[in-house]
Amino acid sequence: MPIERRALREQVRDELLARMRTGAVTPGEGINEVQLAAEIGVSRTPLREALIALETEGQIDSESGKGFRFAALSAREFEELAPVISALEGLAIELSPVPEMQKLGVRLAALASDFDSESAAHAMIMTRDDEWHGVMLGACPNERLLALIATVRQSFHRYESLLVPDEAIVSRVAAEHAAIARCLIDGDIPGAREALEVNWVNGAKRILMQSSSSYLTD
Amino acid sequence: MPIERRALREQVRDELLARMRTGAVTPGEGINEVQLAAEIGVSRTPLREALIALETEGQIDSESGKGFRFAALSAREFEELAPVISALEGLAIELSPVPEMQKLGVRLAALASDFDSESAAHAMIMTRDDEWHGVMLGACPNERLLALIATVRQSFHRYESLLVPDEAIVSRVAAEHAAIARCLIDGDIPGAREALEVNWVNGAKRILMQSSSSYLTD
DNA sequence: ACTAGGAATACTGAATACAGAACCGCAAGC
DNA sequence: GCTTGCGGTTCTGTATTCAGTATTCCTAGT
Repeated sequence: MPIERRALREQVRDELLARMRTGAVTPGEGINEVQLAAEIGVSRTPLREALIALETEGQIDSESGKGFRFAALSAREFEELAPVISALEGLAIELSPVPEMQKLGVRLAALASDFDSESAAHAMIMTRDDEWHGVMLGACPNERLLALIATVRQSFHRYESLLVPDEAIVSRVAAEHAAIARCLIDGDIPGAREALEVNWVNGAKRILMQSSSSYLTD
Repeated sequence: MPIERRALREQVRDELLARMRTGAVTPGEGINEVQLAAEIGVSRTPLREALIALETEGQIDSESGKGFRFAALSAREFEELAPVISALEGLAIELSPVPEMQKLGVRLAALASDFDSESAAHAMIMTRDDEWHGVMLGACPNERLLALIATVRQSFHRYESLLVPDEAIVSRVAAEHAAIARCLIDGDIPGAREALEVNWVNGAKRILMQSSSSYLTD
């Protein structure tokens, strides 16, 4: 078996992302490097390297002389992210060969109905949604685009994880997924893109509506 | 005057980008940290921090145990970047209020004709093009999108800087800029988006065609 | 002569140590 | 009473040091 040998900073990065997603840290909170490093069980160096990586991804802010802080959640940014992901994933669809997409469409439809029948916990929703979009992007040959999508999606996920208040959304997401899958099967790329856009923008709106008094700043 | 106090890693990052753009380093070249740190005049730590930041931006690769290396230039990636930028900037236009864009359109048209009349050196082309796109994005309220565009543009610029072989392209770029500006003035957003896409994709193709035996790998 | 093995070297990755800047509190002066 | 200057403390930002690992070169054996 290929034993995993990843750089420490990568593991720290994942740990930080996990903490941000689970709400173990409060958005906007300042970071004490020695303390956090001790908690995680590494020294300051790999922690700082992970922080810097996350900073360039937009998940963490820093100010010279004041150190790092977990990025605050703003309704504004959340709304900004939706059209960006939508556009990027739409482009990914457009760049994918149509026959491939039609094949994938079948799998996507199946996944969408699975999704529907499931009484889903929060974590499960996220995992399923990830899986679904992962399949959808499977035929896109543009590596760079996929990398971009991954990072933007991660930012978006943080909001979802912390704000999504109930499971009522599942059926609706499933419906939207099904719609997209249907378009893809038919080879109707513009239709799929439109459905995708609706999916994302509606998703963001929905979440914002339902977000009870929370971490949101503006 | 507000005296500049930037983190050292930011300055190092800029220096590295400058070296990559001017061709002072060869793409794909491995990086000796102590040597490079000495050259730049800082210690290894801020250099590594800059390297990690650039790595998450996709400008530098790293492999555990083998250290960092300047990202290789591939025709494939270059072609991949064009539609991404095109989609992102197109989205930015769409998100900008139409009246604002019409106002900006006038300035853009003026800049485009300036561009045309100028016998431009390479550096000047880049600066002008940057300026032009900067103005075009001036009315977009989506901060996150703008940040994304900036990083992707930087990747693209590296290719342009190293591959653009002659100045014949100027007039053509100017023509395309003018076309976009015209659409914007008319409030014809779809037209502008299409012109933009043509601008980017043609730009990439053009550069690739003319790139004499160079750093490109695949 | 060519290959395999091992030692030496060089470089990365991580930890620690140090210097310097930014906040907090308190006291003194206006 | 409010402001302003000073001192201490805490934390960041940078340098230095250490350990672990990959690579290379040399030697010995087939």
